[in-house]
Amino acid sequence: MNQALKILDIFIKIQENSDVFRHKGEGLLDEISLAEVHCIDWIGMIDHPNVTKISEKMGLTRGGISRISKRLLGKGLIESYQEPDNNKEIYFQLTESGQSVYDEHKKIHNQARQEWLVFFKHYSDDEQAAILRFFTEVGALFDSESVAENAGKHM
Amino acid sequence: MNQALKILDIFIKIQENSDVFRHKGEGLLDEISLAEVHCIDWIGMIDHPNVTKISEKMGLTRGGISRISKRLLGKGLIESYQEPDNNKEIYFQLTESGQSVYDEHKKIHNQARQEWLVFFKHYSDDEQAAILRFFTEVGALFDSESVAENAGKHM
DNA sequence: TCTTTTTTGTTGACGGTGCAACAATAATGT
DNA sequence: ACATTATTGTTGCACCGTCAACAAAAAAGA
Repeated sequence: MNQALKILDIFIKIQENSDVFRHKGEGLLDEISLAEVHCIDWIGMIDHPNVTKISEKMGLTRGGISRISKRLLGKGLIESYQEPDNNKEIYFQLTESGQSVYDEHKKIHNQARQEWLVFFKHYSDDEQAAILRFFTEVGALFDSESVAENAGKHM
Repeated sequence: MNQALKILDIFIKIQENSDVFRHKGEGLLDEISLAEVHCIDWIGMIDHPNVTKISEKMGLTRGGISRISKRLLGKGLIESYQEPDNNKEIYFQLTESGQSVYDEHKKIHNQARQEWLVFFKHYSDDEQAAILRFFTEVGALFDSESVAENAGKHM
């Protein structure tokens, strides 16, 4: 995997959870919130997705996912099912319309990825290496949460 | 102004408005939300701050600032005043306790700035140049909002 | 001056999320 | 088998911010 792709992965991850870089104009997928689309995305990707797993992936509380999934159920984008030997865990799967949203989101996602890739291609290998180093190190800092608690407090 | 400082300014601006890089643990300044601290900060910096000016600076709606300022008034951190020849615009100023919050926030802010500066010092001039170029160009893209509406949609 | 337009700040309804308590169920220990 | 503990999903409460409608005031136009 080359540098540009690595940067891309990190950068898109940031973009997905960032206020600053959040899309401003609304897309074709109206009537559906960003959180809902992300939730659909994870439901499409996780094996036997339930509230707990989704909440871990999305970094939200179980309560939050519980509410989002209820909305998605109401909109007919997902449906729930259970395994015969387990009466506690409730899994989700995409309905046909949910799958459409999933596909469209993926399409847009890949398109954006392509555009960013073109953007990064304008940087030399050395420049890419520097940016990658930066993202990697900053990411590590925030993963360990030491900076978040020391330097990043109430900034 | 050297490269490291320029990167710092951009990066701190990103950090201030980012979910990903938001502080997780709470600080000494409890009882006050992040938005409230930022609002106090702007009230301390703007000349004749009113709801509209603050909302423009903070990138929130007037309604949002209206509510935040009401909370701050309730907490006794700011107070409002008007000019004799203008009955429409309502300005704010920090109370003594509001000024304390402002000062403490600035202190923490500068401290974080120092720590980030140390962090950036570990990068060579060339690396800093690459990172700076990156931030500058990405910033320009999102300022023009073309990418935000094309590439960044529902990512 | 009088009318129209713009600006300003507020508010109700709403969406989104965290927290914490909760009941139901499953897993574990003995 | 039984009791204890842990996990799962839901919900009431609270907070935060947006949106859109609104009234009051100021600015602009004539």
